[in-house]
Amino acid sequence: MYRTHNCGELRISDLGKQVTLSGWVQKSRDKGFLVWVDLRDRHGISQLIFDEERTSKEILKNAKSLGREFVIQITGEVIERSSKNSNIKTGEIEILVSNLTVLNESKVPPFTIEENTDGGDELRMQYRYLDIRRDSLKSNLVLRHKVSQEVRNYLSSRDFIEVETPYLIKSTPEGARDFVVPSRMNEGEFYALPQSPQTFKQLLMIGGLDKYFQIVKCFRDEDLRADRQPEFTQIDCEMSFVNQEDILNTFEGLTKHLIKSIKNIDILNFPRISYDEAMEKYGCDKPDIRFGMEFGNLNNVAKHTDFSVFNKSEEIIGIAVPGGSSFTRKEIDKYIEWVKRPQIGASGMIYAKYNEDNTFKSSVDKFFKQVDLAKWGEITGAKKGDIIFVLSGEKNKVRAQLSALRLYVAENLGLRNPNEFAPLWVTDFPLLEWDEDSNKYHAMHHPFTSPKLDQLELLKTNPGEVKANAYDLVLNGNEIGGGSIRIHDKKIQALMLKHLGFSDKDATEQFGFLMNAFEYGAPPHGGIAFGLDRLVAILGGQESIRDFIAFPKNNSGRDVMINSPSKLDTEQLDELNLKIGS
RNA sequence: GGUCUGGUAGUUCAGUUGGUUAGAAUACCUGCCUGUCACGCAGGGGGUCGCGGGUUCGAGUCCCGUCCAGACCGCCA
Repeated sequence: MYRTHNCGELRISDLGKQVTLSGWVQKSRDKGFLVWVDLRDRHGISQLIFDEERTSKEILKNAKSLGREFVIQITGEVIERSSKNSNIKTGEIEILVSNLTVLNESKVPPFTIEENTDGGDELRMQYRYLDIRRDSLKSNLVLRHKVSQEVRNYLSSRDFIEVETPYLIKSTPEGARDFVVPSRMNEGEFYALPQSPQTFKQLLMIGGLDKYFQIVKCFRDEDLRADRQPEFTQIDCEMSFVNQEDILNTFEGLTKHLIKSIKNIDILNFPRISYDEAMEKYGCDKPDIRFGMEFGNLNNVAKHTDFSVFNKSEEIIGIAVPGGSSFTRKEIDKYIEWVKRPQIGASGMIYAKYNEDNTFKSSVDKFFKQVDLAKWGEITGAKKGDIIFVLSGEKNKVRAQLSALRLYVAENLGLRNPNEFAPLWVTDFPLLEWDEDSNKYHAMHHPFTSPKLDQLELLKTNPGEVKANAYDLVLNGNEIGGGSIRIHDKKIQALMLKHLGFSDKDATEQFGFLMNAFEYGAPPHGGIAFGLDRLVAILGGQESIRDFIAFPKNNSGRDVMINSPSKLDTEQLDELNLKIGS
């Protein structure tokens, strides 16, 4: 038997017990006459003691030669420490070792297995198995497990059933790039890995399964970000005989349940705002509403002077930054420089301080009177002591720029509290989006999303204005879920594909299986998919998902530990009938 | 595809205007230490300054190229 207890469970109440423990040597402290070894496993640390009086010479000698990360097994007696450590749960006891076995030695690890390790990202990726021994990564994976478990419990108890759908499926031109897999048995043909189980879950609804979910890997061959990996996990859900309201209520319930069960926080406020409202108030479709700084539109109050920058702008928007009137010139300049970076792309920024003495001081005092600036204050909701930051220009660009600035300022002011959770629904997304590059509409959500049924006529005349029964779940400024009511009528689906530029032939070839299924009694249905990685990261108080995935890819999509992707040898290539171009 | 930041000891980093033998902390090794728990003390080993080229009497430092890493833009139905 390797162990009678784990390294985190022994307490003062266990005094006198003979125990066997196994684990890793965290660290040893050799005082000459006695040696302490911190023994670690997943559950915690127990201190082992070896000394000249009570331990045999041979065991003491062996204890002194233990290195970091050696795997050892010991047997000994639980005794009370003469000097206790209240910082750890096992801090009142130690184990007087009578038997020591080295199960496996270890090379000196390339970084320390400690809370604040000295290892950088790349090194930790390369030795991911060592990184996982660290508390922070380990607890992230435990958190992920808990979230998955709560999702399964919640949905199962509400009559959802988990069904697996295939990974080897069919490539489609819509959406992200596919990862493809060559088929050996079907020469010259390829599978694609699913970007989402979308069509399969719809077919499950047509199959009468009624309520489905799946915690499932999805694959997209696009560039990575801190919150984007080429393979990621979705909580994929679909329901039959529901309208949008039913779905929002169901998954609002799930979200509240998760935040309650994981963080013990009750969500009392779960707003729903339309896409148009989100764009107007926050300039983006995934607003962080943990703090204010809502947009104030200054078009009507800032165009009457000789200030030409504003006069020729399509849109003039301001935000009130709390406490900002005390910003120094240098600090303000820093923000101006920030919005002028190419990534943001503003050509400049106007500001107006709302001083404690009720006066305004702006960078455009030459053009605007106090009474004008007071209107800015009113519209942006500025209070005394705030500063108003104003950007102007082309509408969509200004919104994007100010939205980025809003987050940046909030971050700097510490308003993005990772222990606060502010979910909301953003609804009524546009059905279609005009794509300049390909000169055609593409689906904002996906091609199976139902337009608002009262706008079907508009779809023929003015497709860009049609709204969809589509919704996103946003948490702390991150899109963590998105879904829609689906089309379940062949004619509407055909019309939709037509608007997306599919010929009848292409539509049949690529989505014929789904359209045929619609002809055999497809029920009204809809659903949602959550990004599990992002959800877990946010619940863990972070925005990067990498440390919530056991074995993630790096920035260029590589796994530096197993060194993939890698080349195939010619035999494999021949068998697959593939040739590598020059 | 693009913008920005970085690459110096096992590791995390510092390194001034281009100028003596490239430093610190930590890790590692040796010795000492009667209650440690970020143990302490003394000593020691450890460097192709990412790589290639250039400027210069002289390059970790300046220039060009390249590779790698990270953040972001494009992209991500």
